[in-house]
Amino acid sequence: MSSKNDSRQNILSVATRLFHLQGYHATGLNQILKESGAPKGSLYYHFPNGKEQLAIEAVKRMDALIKNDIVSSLEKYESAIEAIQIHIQKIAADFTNDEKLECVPIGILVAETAQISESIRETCKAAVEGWEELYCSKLIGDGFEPDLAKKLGVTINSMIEGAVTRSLINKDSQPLQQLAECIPVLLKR
Amino acid sequence: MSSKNDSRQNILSVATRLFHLQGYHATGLNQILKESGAPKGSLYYHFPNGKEQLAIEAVKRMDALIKNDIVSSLEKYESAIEAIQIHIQKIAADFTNDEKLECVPIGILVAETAQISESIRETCKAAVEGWEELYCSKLIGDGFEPDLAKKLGVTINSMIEGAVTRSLINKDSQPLQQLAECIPVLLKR
DNA sequence: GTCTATACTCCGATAGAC
DNA sequence: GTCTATCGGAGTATAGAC
Repeated sequence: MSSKNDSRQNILSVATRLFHLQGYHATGLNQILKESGAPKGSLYYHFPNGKEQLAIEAVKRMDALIKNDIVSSLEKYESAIEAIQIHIQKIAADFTNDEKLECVPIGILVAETAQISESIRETCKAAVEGWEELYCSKLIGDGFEPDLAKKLGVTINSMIEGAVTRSLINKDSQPLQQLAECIPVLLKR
Repeated sequence: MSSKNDSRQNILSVATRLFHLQGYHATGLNQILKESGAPKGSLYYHFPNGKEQLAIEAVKRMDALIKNDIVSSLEKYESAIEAIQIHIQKIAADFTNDEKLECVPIGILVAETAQISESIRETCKAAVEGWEELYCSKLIGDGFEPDLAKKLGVTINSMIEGAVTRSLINKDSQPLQQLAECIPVLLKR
Protein backbone atom coordinates (compact mmCIF):
# COMPACT_ATOMS: atom_id res chain seq x y z
CA MET A 1 0.00 0.00 0.00
CA SER A 2 2.80 2.37 0.71
CA SER A 3 4.61 1.35 -2.46
CA LYS A 4 1.39 1.69 -4.38
CA ASN A 5 1.00 5.20 -3.11
CA ASP A 6 4.63 6.05 -3.74
CA SER A 7 4.44 5.02 -7.36
CA ARG A 8 1.14 6.76 -7.93
CA GLN A 9 2.22 9.93 -6.20
CA ASN A 10 5.47 9.95 -8.09
CA ILE A 11 3.76 9.75 -11.48
CA LEU A 12 1.24 12.40 -10.50
CA SER A 13 3.92 14.69 -9.19
CA VAL A 14 5.93 14.56 -12.41
CA ALA A 15 2.77 14.93 -14.51
CA THR A 16 1.69 17.99 -12.55
CA ARG A 17 4.99 19.72 -13.11
CA LEU A 18 5.10 18.91 -16.82
CA PHE A 19 1.49 19.93 -17.52
CA HIS A 20 2.23 23.17 -15.73
CA LEU A 21 5.41 23.86 -17.66
CA GLN A 22 4.41 22.66 -21.11
CA GLY A 23 0.66 22.38 -21.26
CA TYR A 24 -1.51 19.38 -22.04
CA HIS A 25 -0.77 18.52 -25.66
CA ALA A 26 2.94 19.25 -25.46
CA THR A 27 3.31 16.79 -22.59
CA GLY A 28 3.45 13.18 -23.71
CA LEU A 29 2.79 10.18 -21.53
CA ASN A 30 6.17 8.82 -22.59
CA GLN A 31 7.88 11.89 -21.16
CA ILE A 32 6.01 11.54 -17.89
CA LEU A 33 6.96 7.88 -17.72
CA LYS A 34 10.58 8.55 -18.56
CA GLU A 35 10.99 11.29 -15.96
CA SER A 36 9.17 9.40 -13.25
CA GLY A 37 10.98 6.15 -13.99
CA ALA A 38 7.69 4.25 -13.98
CA PRO A 39 6.75 1.76 -16.69
CA LYS A 40 3.75 2.35 -18.91
CA GLY A 41 1.65 -0.44 -17.45
CA SER A 42 1.98 1.14 -14.06
CA LEU A 43 0.54 4.43 -15.27
CA TYR A 44 -2.55 2.76 -16.67
CA TYR A 45 -2.93 0.67 -13.53
CA HIS A 46 -3.00 3.76 -11.32
CA PHE A 47 -4.82 5.98 -13.83
CA PRO A 48 -7.15 3.76 -15.84
CA ASN A 49 -8.59 6.72 -17.71
CA GLY A 50 -5.19 7.65 -19.05
CA LYS A 51 -4.04 11.14 -19.85
CA GLU A 52 -7.34 12.87 -19.11
CA GLN A 53 -7.52 11.43 -15.59
CA LEU A 54 -3.90 12.38 -15.04
CA ALA A 55 -4.67 15.97 -16.05
CA ILE A 56 -7.71 16.16 -13.79
CA GLU A 57 -5.80 14.91 -10.78
CA ALA A 58 -2.92 17.22 -11.64
CA VAL A 59 -5.29 20.19 -11.66
CA LYS A 60 -6.66 19.20 -8.24
CA ARG A 61 -3.11 19.04 -6.97
CA MET A 62 -2.30 22.47 -8.38
CA ASP A 63 -5.50 23.78 -6.85
CA ALA A 64 -4.52 22.65 -3.36
CA LEU A 65 -1.05 24.18 -3.62
CA ILE A 66 -2.25 27.48 -5.05
CA LYS A 67 -5.13 27.80 -2.61
CA ASN A 68 -2.65 27.33 0.16
CA ASP A 69 -0.44 30.11 -1.20
CA ILE A 70 -3.34 32.51 -1.52
CA VAL A 71 -4.59 31.87 2.01
CA SER A 72 -1.15 32.25 3.52
CA SER A 73 -0.52 35.51 1.64
CA LEU A 74 -3.88 37.05 2.40
CA GLU A 75 -3.85 36.30 6.11
CA LYS A 76 -0.55 38.11 6.59
CA TYR A 77 -1.99 41.62 6.16
CA GLU A 78 -5.17 43.17 7.40
CA SER A 79 -5.49 45.53 4.48
CA ALA A 80 -6.86 43.76 1.42
CA ILE A 81 -4.93 46.03 -0.92
CA GLU A 82 -1.65 45.39 0.84
CA ALA A 83 -2.28 41.66 1.10
CA ILE A 84 -3.14 41.26 -2.58
CA GLN A 85 -0.20 43.38 -3.62
CA ILE A 86 2.20 41.29 -1.57
CA HIS A 87 0.63 38.14 -2.95
CA ILE A 88 1.32 39.23 -6.53
CA GLN A 89 4.86 40.23 -5.65
CA LYS A 90 5.36 36.75 -4.27
CA ILE A 91 4.13 35.23 -7.52
CA ALA A 92 6.54 37.49 -9.41
CA ALA A 93 9.40 36.40 -7.19
CA ASP A 94 8.54 32.74 -7.74
CA PHE A 95 8.09 33.23 -11.48
CA THR A 96 11.36 31.64 -12.50
CA ASN A 97 11.12 28.85 -9.95
CA ASP A 98 9.93 25.66 -11.63
CA GLU A 99 8.95 24.13 -8.32
CA LYS A 100 6.33 26.77 -7.64
CA LEU A 101 3.00 26.63 -9.39
CA GLU A 102 0.88 29.61 -10.17
CA CYS A 103 -2.50 30.03 -11.70
CA VAL A 104 -1.51 30.18 -15.34
CA PRO A 105 -1.47 26.52 -16.01
CA ILE A 106 -5.15 26.24 -15.22
CA GLY A 107 -6.22 28.73 -17.85
CA ILE A 108 -3.84 27.34 -20.42
CA LEU A 109 -4.94 23.79 -19.77
CA VAL A 110 -8.56 24.73 -20.28
CA ALA A 111 -7.87 26.72 -23.41
CA GLU A 112 -6.01 23.77 -24.84
CA THR A 113 -8.53 21.13 -23.92
CA ALA A 114 -11.84 23.03 -23.99
CA GLN A 115 -12.95 21.23 -27.12
CA ILE A 116 -11.95 17.73 -26.08
CA SER A 117 -12.69 17.40 -22.36
CA GLU A 118 -15.59 18.77 -20.37
CA SER A 119 -14.34 17.15 -17.19
CA ILE A 120 -10.99 18.93 -17.30
CA ARG A 121 -12.85 22.20 -17.84
CA GLU A 122 -15.16 21.58 -14.90
CA THR A 123 -12.29 20.65 -12.62
CA CYS A 124 -10.50 23.87 -13.53
CA LYS A 125 -13.66 25.89 -13.06
CA ALA A 126 -14.14 24.61 -9.54
CA ALA A 127 -10.53 25.43 -8.67
CA VAL A 128 -10.61 28.97 -10.03
CA GLU A 129 -13.94 29.75 -8.37
CA GLY A 130 -12.41 28.79 -5.05
CA TRP A 131 -9.56 31.25 -5.51
CA GLU A 132 -11.93 34.03 -6.51
CA GLU A 133 -13.94 33.37 -3.39
CA LEU A 134 -10.83 33.89 -1.29
CA TYR A 135 -10.11 37.28 -2.87
CA CYS A 136 -13.75 38.23 -2.55
CA SER A 137 -13.91 37.40 1.16
CA LYS A 138 -10.75 39.36 1.84
CA LEU A 139 -12.21 42.41 0.11
CA ILE A 140 -15.51 42.15 2.00
CA GLY A 141 -13.61 41.78 5.27
CA ASP A 142 -11.87 45.04 4.43
CA GLY A 143 -15.12 46.92 3.88
CA PHE A 144 -15.82 46.54 0.15
CA GLU A 145 -19.44 46.21 -0.92
CA PRO A 146 -20.24 42.49 -1.38
CA ASP A 147 -21.53 43.02 -4.92
CA LEU A 148 -18.45 44.90 -6.04
CA ALA A 149 -16.17 42.55 -4.10
CA LYS A 150 -17.51 39.60 -6.03
CA LYS A 151 -16.79 41.16 -9.41
CA LEU A 152 -13.40 42.31 -8.18
CA GLY A 153 -12.58 38.82 -6.94
CA VAL A 154 -13.11 37.44 -10.42
CA THR A 155 -11.24 40.34 -11.98
CA ILE A 156 -8.25 40.13 -9.64
CA ASN A 157 -7.85 36.49 -10.50
CA SER A 158 -8.04 37.31 -14.22
CA MET A 159 -5.45 40.05 -13.80
CA ILE A 160 -3.04 37.65 -12.17
CA GLU A 161 -3.60 34.96 -14.75
CA GLY A 162 -3.14 37.46 -17.56
CA ALA A 163 -0.03 38.92 -15.98
CA VAL A 164 1.60 35.52 -15.52
CA THR A 165 0.94 34.73 -19.18
CA ARG A 166 2.30 38.13 -20.14
CA SER A 167 5.41 37.46 -18.08
CA LEU A 168 5.79 34.21 -19.97
CA ILE A 169 5.77 36.14 -23.23
CA ASN A 170 8.54 38.40 -21.91
CA LYS A 171 10.42 35.58 -20.20
CA ASP A 172 10.57 38.04 -17.35
CA SER A 173 8.51 38.79 -14.25
CA GLN A 174 8.28 42.51 -15.00
CA PRO A 175 4.61 42.47 -16.11
CA LEU A 176 3.73 40.82 -12.79
CA GLN A 177 5.73 43.41 -10.90
CA GLN A 178 3.98 46.19 -12.79
CA LEU A 179 0.62 44.68 -11.92
CA ALA A 180 1.62 44.62 -8.26
CA GLU A 181 2.57 48.30 -8.47
CA CYS A 182 -0.81 49.11 -10.01
CA ILE A 183 -2.84 47.37 -7.32
CA PRO A 184 -3.00 50.29 -4.86
CA VAL A 185 -4.14 52.60 -7.67
CA LEU A 186 -6.65 50.10 -9.02
CA LEU A 187 -8.24 49.15 -5.70
CA LYS A 188 -8.17 52.46 -3.88
CA ARG A 189 -11.55 53.79 -2.83
CA MET B 1 0.12 35.07 -59.24
CA SER B 2 -3.42 35.70 -58.21
CA SER B 3 -4.11 32.00 -57.82
CA LYS B 4 -0.91 31.66 -55.85
CA ASN B 5 -2.08 34.34 -53.50
CA ASP B 6 -5.53 32.86 -53.24
CA SER B 7 -4.24 29.46 -52.23
CA ARG B 8 -1.75 30.91 -49.78
CA GLN B 9 -4.26 33.26 -48.24
CA ASN B 10 -6.81 30.50 -47.95
CA ILE B 11 -4.45 28.21 -46.05
CA LEU B 12 -3.34 31.04 -43.79
CA SER B 13 -6.88 32.09 -43.09
CA VAL B 14 -7.95 28.61 -42.02
CA ALA B 15 -4.78 28.17 -39.97
CA THR B 16 -5.34 31.45 -38.16
CA ARG B 17 -8.84 30.47 -37.14
CA LEU B 18 -7.83 27.00 -35.98
CA PHE B 19 -4.77 28.15 -34.01
CA HIS B 20 -7.02 30.70 -32.34
CA LEU B 21 -9.73 28.21 -31.48
CA GLN B 22 -7.65 25.18 -30.53
CA GLY B 23 -4.10 26.32 -29.88
CA TYR B 24 -0.89 25.24 -31.54
CA HIS B 25 -0.47 21.59 -30.62
CA ALA B 26 -4.13 20.70 -30.90
CA THR B 27 -4.19 21.96 -34.47
CA GLY B 28 -2.73 19.52 -36.96
CA LEU B 29 -1.53 20.37 -40.43
CA ASN B 30 -3.86 17.70 -41.76
CA GLN B 31 -6.85 19.51 -40.29
CA ILE B 32 -5.73 22.79 -41.81
CA LEU B 33 -5.29 21.07 -45.16
CA LYS B 34 -8.63 19.33 -44.96
CA GLU B 35 -10.58 22.47 -44.07
CA SER B 36 -8.83 24.62 -46.63
CA GLY B 37 -9.12 22.02 -49.36
CA ALA B 38 -5.45 22.42 -50.22
CA PRO B 39 -3.11 19.48 -50.69
CA LYS B 40 -0.12 18.98 -48.41
CA GLY B 41 2.47 19.79 -51.05
CA SER B 42 0.86 23.16 -51.57
CA LEU B 43 1.24 24.05 -47.90
CA TYR B 44 4.95 23.33 -47.93
CA TYR B 45 5.35 25.22 -51.17
CA HIS B 46 3.81 28.36 -49.70
CA PHE B 47 5.20 27.87 -46.18
CA PRO B 48 8.57 26.13 -46.53
CA ASN B 49 9.21 26.32 -42.80
CA GLY B 50 6.09 24.34 -42.09
CA LYS B 51 3.97 24.65 -39.00
CA GLU B 52 6.15 27.16 -37.21
CA GLN B 53 6.05 29.60 -40.12
CA LEU B 54 2.32 29.12 -40.39
CA ALA B 55 1.92 30.00 -36.71
CA ILE B 56 4.09 33.08 -37.02
CA GLU B 57 2.16 34.40 -39.98
CA ALA B 58 -1.11 33.57 -38.25
CA VAL B 59 -0.04 35.62 -35.23
CA LYS B 60 0.81 38.58 -37.46
CA ARG B 61 -2.62 38.29 -39.02
CA MET B 62 -4.31 38.19 -35.61
CA ASP B 63 -2.22 41.18 -34.57
CA ALA B 64 -3.45 43.28 -37.49
CA LEU B 65 -7.10 42.42 -36.84
CA ILE B 66 -6.91 42.98 -33.10
CA LYS B 67 -4.96 46.22 -33.42
CA ASN B 68 -7.65 47.43 -35.75
CA ASP B 69 -10.37 46.60 -33.22
CA ILE B 70 -8.55 48.37 -30.42
CA VAL B 71 -7.96 51.51 -32.46
CA SER B 72 -11.53 51.67 -33.65
CA SER B 73 -12.90 51.20 -30.11
CA LEU B 74 -10.57 53.68 -28.48
CA GLU B 75 -11.15 56.48 -30.97
CA LYS B 76 -14.90 56.42 -30.43
CA TYR B 77 -14.80 58.01 -26.97
CA GLU B 78 -12.76 60.83 -25.59
CA SER B 79 -12.71 59.45 -22.06
CA ALA B 80 -10.15 56.67 -21.72
CA ILE B 81 -12.21 54.92 -19.06
CA GLU B 82 -15.34 54.93 -21.18
CA ALA B 83 -13.45 53.87 -24.31
CA ILE B 84 -11.71 50.95 -22.60
CA GLN B 85 -14.93 49.84 -20.95
CA ILE B 86 -16.77 49.84 -24.27
CA HIS B 87 -13.90 47.98 -25.88
CA ILE B 88 -14.12 45.19 -23.31
CA GLN B 89 -17.89 45.03 -23.69
CA LYS B 90 -17.36 44.58 -27.41
CA ILE B 91 -14.97 41.69 -26.77
CA ALA B 92 -17.58 40.15 -24.46
CA ALA B 93 -20.26 40.52 -27.12
CA ASP B 94 -18.00 38.88 -29.70
CA PHE B 95 -16.97 36.12 -27.31
CA THR B 96 -19.12 33.43 -28.86
CA ASN B 97 -18.44 34.52 -32.41
CA ASP B 98 -15.83 32.25 -33.98
CA GLU B 99 -15.10 34.76 -36.71
CA LYS B 100 -13.84 37.36 -34.28
CA LEU B 101 -10.40 37.07 -32.80
CA GLU B 102 -9.37 38.41 -29.46
CA CYS B 103 -6.13 38.55 -27.63
CA VAL B 104 -6.29 35.22 -25.85
CA PRO B 105 -4.82 33.15 -28.58
CA ILE B 106 -1.58 35.05 -28.43
CA GLY B 107 -0.95 34.25 -24.79
CA ILE B 108 -2.04 30.66 -25.18
CA LEU B 109 0.11 30.16 -28.24
CA VAL B 110 3.16 31.44 -26.40
CA ALA B 111 2.49 29.38 -23.31
CA GLU B 112 2.18 26.30 -25.48
CA THR B 113 5.25 26.93 -27.60
CA ALA B 114 7.54 28.85 -25.26
CA GLN B 115 9.90 25.92 -24.97
CA ILE B 116 10.06 25.01 -28.64
CA SER B 117 10.03 28.24 -30.61
CA GLU B 118 11.70 31.52 -29.82
CA SER B 119 10.46 33.07 -33.05
CA ILE B 120 6.80 32.47 -32.22
CA ARG B 121 7.42 34.03 -28.81
CA GLU B 122 9.09 37.10 -30.29
CA THR B 123 6.32 37.58 -32.83
CA CYS B 124 3.72 37.45 -30.08
CA LYS B 125 5.75 39.81 -27.93
CA ALA B 126 5.89 42.43 -30.66
CA ALA B 127 2.13 42.17 -31.19
CA VAL B 128 1.19 42.48 -27.52
CA GLU B 129 3.55 45.40 -26.97
CA GLY B 130 1.80 47.23 -29.78
CA TRP B 131 -1.59 46.81 -28.12
CA GLU B 132 -0.25 47.96 -24.77
CA GLU B 133 1.13 51.04 -26.45
CA LEU B 134 -2.34 51.88 -27.74
CA TYR B 135 -3.88 51.66 -24.27
CA CYS B 136 -1.01 53.64 -22.83
CA SER B 137 -1.37 56.47 -25.36
CA LYS B 138 -5.08 56.68 -24.76
CA LEU B 139 -4.51 57.00 -21.02
CA ILE B 140 -1.84 59.68 -21.45
CA GLY B 141 -4.14 61.56 -23.82
CA ASP B 142 -6.74 61.56 -21.05
CA GLY B 143 -4.38 63.04 -18.49
CA PHE B 144 -2.79 60.03 -16.80
CA GLU B 145 0.83 60.34 -15.74
CA PRO B 146 3.04 58.72 -18.44
CA ASP B 147 4.78 56.47 -15.93
CA LEU B 148 1.53 55.16 -14.49
CA ALA B 149 -0.08 54.99 -17.92
CA LYS B 150 2.66 52.67 -19.14
CA LYS B 151 2.16 50.21 -16.29
CA LEU B 152 -1.60 50.45 -16.68
CA GLY B 153 -1.33 49.77 -20.41
CA VAL B 154 0.43 46.50 -19.69
CA THR B 155 -2.01 45.69 -16.89
CA ILE B 156 -5.13 46.45 -18.90
CA ASN B 157 -3.97 44.11 -21.61
CA SER B 158 -3.28 41.41 -19.01
CA MET B 159 -6.73 41.92 -17.50
CA ILE B 160 -8.38 41.42 -20.86
CA GLU B 161 -6.32 38.36 -21.70
CA GLY B 162 -7.03 36.87 -18.29
CA ALA B 163 -10.73 37.64 -18.54
CA VAL B 164 -11.05 36.05 -21.98
CA THR B 165 -9.36 32.92 -20.65
CA ARG B 166 -11.63 32.99 -17.61
CA SER B 167 -14.65 33.29 -19.89
CA LEU B 168 -13.38 30.26 -21.76
CA ILE B 169 -13.37 28.31 -18.48
CA ASN B 170 -16.98 29.34 -17.88
CA LYS B 171 -18.04 28.92 -21.51
CA ASP B 172 -19.70 32.27 -20.91
CA SER B 173 -18.78 35.91 -21.36
CA GLN B 174 -19.79 36.88 -17.82
CA PRO B 175 -16.21 37.27 -16.50
CA LEU B 176 -15.51 39.70 -19.36
CA GLN B 177 -18.68 41.61 -18.57
CA GLN B 178 -17.73 41.79 -14.91
CA LEU B 179 -14.32 43.14 -15.87
CA ALA B 180 -16.01 45.82 -17.98
CA GLU B 181 -18.17 46.78 -15.01
CA CYS B 182 -15.09 47.06 -12.81
CA ILE B 183 -13.18 49.35 -15.19
CA PRO B 184 -14.65 52.67 -13.93
CA VAL B 185 -13.87 51.67 -10.35
CA LEU B 186 -10.38 50.44 -11.20
CA LEU B 187 -9.32 53.41 -13.33
CA LYS B 188 -10.99 56.26 -11.49
CA ARG B 189 -8.67 58.92 -10.16
C1' DG C 1 0.37 -5.16 -8.75
C1' DT C 2 4.45 -4.58 -11.82
C1' DC C 3 6.40 -4.43 -16.04
C1' DT C 4 7.32 -5.41 -21.32
C1' DA C 5 6.09 -5.67 -25.84
C1' DT C 6 3.30 -4.14 -29.12
C1' DA C 7 -0.90 -2.32 -31.57
C1' DC C 8 -2.66 1.39 -33.99
C1' DT C 9 -3.27 6.12 -35.18
C1' DC C 10 -1.74 10.50 -36.37
C1' DC C 11 1.92 13.73 -36.50
C1' DG C 12 5.04 16.85 -39.38
C1' DA C 13 7.80 16.50 -43.30
C1' DT C 14 9.68 15.04 -47.92
C1' DA C 15 10.24 13.17 -52.67
C1' DG C 16 9.05 13.23 -56.97
C1' DA C 17 5.38 12.73 -60.75
C1' DC C 18 2.86 15.83 -63.46
C1' DG D 1 3.18 25.48 -59.14
C1' DT D 2 0.07 21.61 -57.95
C1' DC D 3 -0.75 17.41 -56.10
C1' DT D 4 0.00 12.31 -54.35
C1' DA D 5 2.32 8.82 -51.98
C1' DT D 6 4.93 7.78 -48.43
C1' DC D 7 8.47 8.21 -44.73
C1' DG D 8 10.06 7.99 -39.90
C1' DG D 9 8.75 8.93 -35.49
C1' DA D 10 5.79 10.05 -31.60
C1' DG D 11 1.26 9.90 -29.81
C1' DT D 12 -2.09 7.11 -26.65
C1' DA D 13 -3.61 2.85 -25.36
C1' DT D 14 -3.82 -2.35 -24.67
C1' DA D 15 -2.62 -7.32 -23.98
C1' DG D 16 -0.65 -10.40 -21.39
C1' DA D 17 3.66 -12.45 -18.98
C1' DC D 18 5.28 -12.58 -14.41
